[in-house]
Amino acid sequence: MNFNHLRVFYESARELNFSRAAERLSISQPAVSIQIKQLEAMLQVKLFNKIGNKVFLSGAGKLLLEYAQRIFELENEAEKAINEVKEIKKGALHIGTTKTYAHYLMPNYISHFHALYPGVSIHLSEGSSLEMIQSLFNMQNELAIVASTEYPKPLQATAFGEEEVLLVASPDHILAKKNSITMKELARFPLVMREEGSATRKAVIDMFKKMRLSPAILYEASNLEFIKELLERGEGASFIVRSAVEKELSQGILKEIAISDVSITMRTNIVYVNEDSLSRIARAFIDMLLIWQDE
Amino acid sequence: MNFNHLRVFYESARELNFSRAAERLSISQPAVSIQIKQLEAMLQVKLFNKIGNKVFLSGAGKLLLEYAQRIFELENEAEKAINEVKEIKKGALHIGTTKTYAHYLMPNYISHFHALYPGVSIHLSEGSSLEMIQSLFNMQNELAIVASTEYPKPLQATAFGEEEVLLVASPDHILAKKNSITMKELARFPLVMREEGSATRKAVIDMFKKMRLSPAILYEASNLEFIKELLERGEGASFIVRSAVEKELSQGILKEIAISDVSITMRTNIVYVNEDSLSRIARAFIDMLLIWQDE
DNA sequence: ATTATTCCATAACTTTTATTTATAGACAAG
DNA sequence: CTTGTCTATAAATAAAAGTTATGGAATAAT
Repeated sequence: MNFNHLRVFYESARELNFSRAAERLSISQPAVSIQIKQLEAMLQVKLFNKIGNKVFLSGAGKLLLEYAQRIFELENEAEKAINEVKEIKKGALHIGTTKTYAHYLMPNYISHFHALYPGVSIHLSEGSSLEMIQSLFNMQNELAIVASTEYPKPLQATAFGEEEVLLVASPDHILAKKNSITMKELARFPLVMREEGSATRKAVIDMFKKMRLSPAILYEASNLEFIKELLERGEGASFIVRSAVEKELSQGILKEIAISDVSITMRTNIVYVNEDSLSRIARAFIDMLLIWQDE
Repeated sequence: MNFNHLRVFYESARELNFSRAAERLSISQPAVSIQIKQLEAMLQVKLFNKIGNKVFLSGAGKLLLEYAQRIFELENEAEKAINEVKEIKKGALHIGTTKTYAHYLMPNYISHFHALYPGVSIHLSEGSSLEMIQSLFNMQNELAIVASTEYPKPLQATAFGEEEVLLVASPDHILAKKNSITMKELARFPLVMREEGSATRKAVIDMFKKMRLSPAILYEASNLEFIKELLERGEGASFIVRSAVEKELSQGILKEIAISDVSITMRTNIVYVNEDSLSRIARAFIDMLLIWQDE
């Protein structure tokens, strides 16, 4: 069926007057006559009966009108729904992050975003940086928030905010007694380290390398909670991004040990396939991140 | 929204491959690309994301696909429904008749028609010949089955079958003793007559007039059942169409009195506004009447 | 790794479809 | 019986959809 014909039929059937239907459609009356004649020819059914000057719907016409009504209702609904997506009143955003970000960084951002766009549901998935990058390619996620700084070729990334990586330990730990410490001194103290592949670990090791040092490793663990548990018991010191230990610092459970000669930071990157193909929601999320990083 | 665009989008979204969508639509691939580009421009939303060689639906695209699905389902349903009307598998026929026909003539025809087209519902309305003719103009009825022989100008009519108008009386009535009677003799016997406006009355009176006679009237009544009641009690004789007294004749409650010099008949007419605007159902009904009249 | 193949985008051109203007004819109402 | 209101038709025009040809990017195959 030709929906152009159907739309002309629909208005004509509602008005039962071709001239007025033409006005509503902003076309000329002969256009209406022709379109309806064509539709009747296509369907091989008379849709209107004309008696004298008046137009009536035939049985088939009445039937078709019901369907036309439902079809154009759906059309309106669809346009409304699309507009809501455009205005970010509705929709979904799939973000992939690493564990640390998911736990300590994202909650704030997400609740802030939710306040701005209450109709949008955010789906957060966790995994390694590599997995999250992969998830961009198969469209499972639209954004990946990771710390690594190099990505496969077609990907694009935006840096937002800088995370301090703090040296922390129990207030009872020997290091906590010192006012500050140099990297060289630190190299003598065994550290608790994140697992291989962790961005934090990479940042720390890189910094040691840069100073032509190498750290002593007490334990290696992938679970951040577990590491904090160890530290609280006085078992060594570790580098952790500030946002992940903010609570423990303010509670006095852990203490920051100032490093006098360097400061380790990590850039957070929001990665996506292509700037141009970002949804409005994703764009809004990125915008929010960029504005919020300064606060 | 442009439904041409939507149809192209629909196939593309199902295939997630523009070239295959083009095949399904029997158009070239560039046509698909262009149509989708236009739709995206109209809606101001990206519907597809392209990553390398692969095509994915965007959030808005997924949303639109759902609506498109429902719209094209409705389209199919509509076409199916229209076809059922075309094949007279479904539909309604509104017929207007006079009381006598409705009671004695139509039941047979209608049950026969129903056997042929079980999906069609027949709506029978009763009224005077004039009212039924009126009902054609305001489209309340599509067909009128009446006996009158002249109609307002745009109407068309088909005669079908001929109804004998019989002189009947109780077997105990004086006239019933005679083997036959002439009109001239009959003019002396007071008759029970149908009301003014009745087609039967008109046929009888016309016949008397033609013979330069005028009948004696005993009673006048509009209700045929009432007239038969009177006759059965021996109160006079009356002219009644055969089909309306067939039962009483076979039961011997009433008796036909042969008229030797004339026979009164009434043509039944099926009247409609215009041959060309008749629905297939109405046409089928007329066809059935014309075939059935010979049996 | 180089080649072949798949797939979408773009441009210029053609065909098809929709629409317009002009006009006529049928009714209906004053 | 004339005037205004409708729809139908024809010829011409405008708009939309579609085509062919071609390029480039990405994947798959040799």
